[in-house]
Formats: sequence, C-alpha cells, structure tokens
Amino acid sequence: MNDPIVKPVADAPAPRKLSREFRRQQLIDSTIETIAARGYARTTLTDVANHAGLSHGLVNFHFQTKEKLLTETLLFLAEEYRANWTRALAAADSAPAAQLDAMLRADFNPAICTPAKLSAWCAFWGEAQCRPLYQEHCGSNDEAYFTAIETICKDLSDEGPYSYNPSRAARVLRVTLEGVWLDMMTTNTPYSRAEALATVYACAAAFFPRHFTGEGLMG
Amino acid sequence: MNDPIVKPVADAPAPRKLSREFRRQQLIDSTIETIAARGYARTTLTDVANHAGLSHGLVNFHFQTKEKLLTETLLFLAEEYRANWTRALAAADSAPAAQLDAMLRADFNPAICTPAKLSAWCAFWGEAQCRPLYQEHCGSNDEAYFTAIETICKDLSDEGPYSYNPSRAARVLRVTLEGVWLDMMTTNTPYSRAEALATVYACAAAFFPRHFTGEGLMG
DNA sequence: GAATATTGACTGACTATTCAGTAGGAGACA
DNA sequence: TGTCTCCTACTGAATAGTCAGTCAATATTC
Repeated sequence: MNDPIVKPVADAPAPRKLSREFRRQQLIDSTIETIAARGYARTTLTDVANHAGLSHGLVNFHFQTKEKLLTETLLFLAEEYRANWTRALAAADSAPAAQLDAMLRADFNPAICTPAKLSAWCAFWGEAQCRPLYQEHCGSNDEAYFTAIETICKDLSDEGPYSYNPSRAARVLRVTLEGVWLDMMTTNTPYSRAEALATVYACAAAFFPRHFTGEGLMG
Repeated sequence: MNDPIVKPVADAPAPRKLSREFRRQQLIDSTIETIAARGYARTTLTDVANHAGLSHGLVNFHFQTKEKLLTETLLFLAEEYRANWTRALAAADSAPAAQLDAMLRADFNPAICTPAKLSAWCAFWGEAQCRPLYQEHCGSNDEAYFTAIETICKDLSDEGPYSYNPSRAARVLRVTLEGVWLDMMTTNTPYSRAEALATVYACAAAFFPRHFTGEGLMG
C-alpha cells in the first residue's frame, strides 16, 4: 500500500524536484489508486501522498484543498474517457458499422479500463455530491457521446435497414456498456475484458444482425 | 432535512418509546435518505438521527457502531430487492415469456425503485469496502438471480426457437437493467420509470422478437 | 542568492463512541 | 385506585481519535 509509484532509477537518483505538471499527475494517479483500494469515504490526503512516496503537505501545496484534488481527479478521468472514444472514432473507417464497432471497443481499451479506474469511476458515481459537479463540468461530454452513438445507430439503421427505433437501440447499447463496466467491478468472479466485449457484441448483433455477429463486426 | 419521519397522530401523541424493531427500521430508512442527500462519505450519525427526529446516542444504542448501521442498511436493501423479484416471479404465469416479463418489471416496482434507494445502492456499490461485505452476505442472492434469469431465457429460447446464445441474452438483459438503474441516477434529465422500462423492453424485443415488442409482452 | 519544491510538526474542527442520568411504561401489591 | 419498583428506551455532555489545512524550516535547482 505504501509502495512509492515512482522508483528512483538506479544510477540517476530521482529528482526531488519535478515539474508542476508531473507532480500533479502523479498525485491524481495516486488518488485513483487510493480510492480504488480504500474507498472514497476513507481516502485521506496522507494515504494519497504516501502512495506517491510524498508528504501530505505537498498535496495541499499543489491542489490547495482535498476537494480540488478530488474534482481534478474526476475531471481527469472524464477527459481521458472523452479523448479515448473521440480518438477511436477518428481512427476508424467512416462506415457506420465500423464507427459503432470502434465506439464499443473504445470502452475496453486497456488504458482506460483498468480495475483501479473502474473502481474510481464507480466511487464518483456513488458519491451524491459528485454528480452535480460532474454534470456541470462534463455534462456536455456525455451529450456529445449520446449524440455520437445515436447518430451512428441511425445511419446503421438506414443502411440495414432495420425496423428498431435507432434511438432506443443506441440507448440499450449505451446502458449495456455501462452495466458491463459495473459488472466488472461487482461480480463475484469478475470476467475479463474479452468476455465483457462479447456481451456487448451479443447486444449489437441482436439489434444489427446484418452488421454484427456475437463475435464482432461482420466481414 | 430535519423533519421527523414519524409525525404525532392528532389526538394520540406519538409514543416516546417504540419497539426495538420499529426504531431500527426507522433509523435504516433515515440512513438511506441521508446517504442519498449527503453522500456516503458525508453521512454522520447525527445526520441520520436528526432525520428521524432522534438523538445521535440512540443510533449507537440500537446499532452499536456506525459500521453496523451501514451494514444492516445494505442488507436491508439487498433483502428487499431479493424478496421483490422472488415475489414477482411467484405471482406471474409460469410461461417463460410471462416469467421474464415479471422479472423485468420487478426492478421498476415503485416500492424499491425510489430515487433515495437508487442513490443508496449506487453509494454502496461505489464504496470499495462494501463490495466484499455485499459478496459475503448477498453473493448467493445474486447467484440465484443470475440463475433464474438465465433459466428463463433458455426456456424462452427453446420455445422461440431463437438462435442467440441464451446465456448471453440473459446477461445483456441483466446489465441493461443495471445500466438503466445507473442512468436514472446520473443522467442530466433523469427519465421516468416508464421510459426506463421501454428501454429494457427494446432490448427484450431485440432478443426475443416472437415474444416481446418494444412496448412489452406480446399478446 | 533567488525561486521553488518539499517536509512534517502543529492546530482546529469534526465526529464516533461512551456513559451517567432522565423518563415513560408495565407489572406487583395494597 | 394509588404508589412503588424495575426495565428499557432515550438524551446529550464529555471524551478520544482522526484528519484537512497551515506554516516555518529545509532542500534543491537555476
């Protein structure tokens, strides 16, 4: 628990002084790990600092208050998530099916889908005071996400053509992604990302059988 | 926030002394409300007691420690949830489609699907220390639930017949229910139970089109 | 030497828990 | 019916522990 994240490199002692940005990021990472390990309610500044091998006074030096640290941690997660699906969409083929496939896969990118980050997301969702905060800063992220997945489903529905209401299909896909994330946290025998992705593909195949199978994008 | 839950009846003043069981339930209810209003991390015994119009000493009198109060609150929610779907299944027609319909509807029973209870569930899920606790006491509940919905989906799949893997379909339905619950908590413009149920039915219709439409059970 | 980062002892506020005391009700007995 | 005694629920002041935030001293880098 107290292992410092940053180990000194053998022949070049870790610089005691690091750039503002580096330390801030290091403390945000420690916050995520600490919340995952101890829970939101039991997370103290000392825990966070110790996890990074630093003293708690430094946390206040860089973030002023605990609340600001937690806020910035949430904003970091939100921005990382947004950047991840945005990048995935941009990198994918422009065909609706490929776009949807990219969107579904994006959620299981190992960079954002780690146990600690899932746990931290879960903790922020659960903490009543965090929801308005999230809405205020990231509500527009979610709206963009909803719009993106809905538009793709509409295009895919036209292309099929499929008779399902594409908005409903989009929402089912979205909540399935959310539900699977939650499942990965809470289920007794947590299943792998691969298994989670298979569940999402089963859903996509049920709505868009001409484009998806239970194994993934067709063709 | 400080409104006593139990108002004195006009001509019969509220008894100062009430039965052990009544007070315990009253305090558990207050705990749910307080967690919903203030968040898990900020919930204090004084908050809980004030919400019930009682003194904080009484909480320790009845529950010994704060931890036990929170544990018992979680167990109460879990048992209420289990009893709800079990009862719904028993009351429904034995045809697989009717059983599945009962199971899907059960989650939206106004008795268990209140904003405060959703919020409390969310808080417990989010708090890392609560997950092992839940597993230990209620893991078997979840297993029974998984088995029930999986069995029903298998029967329904045979009856269709449908080509989807019924276990996957069951899991998608289950995580859709979970995801919709989460959505009711977190989305900017929270949608009604009716709208949430429609989303779940869209999912059921996608997997079992010979038994469900987007509006619900067929026939 | 100046600027900045870092430490850690300290403070003050908050809160879980304890406990000595209060009060209402239920029998026992007259 | 009155009153005495006991039991249990209940109160709230006191206690003890925790933790966020402060700050003077120190280290590091330029």
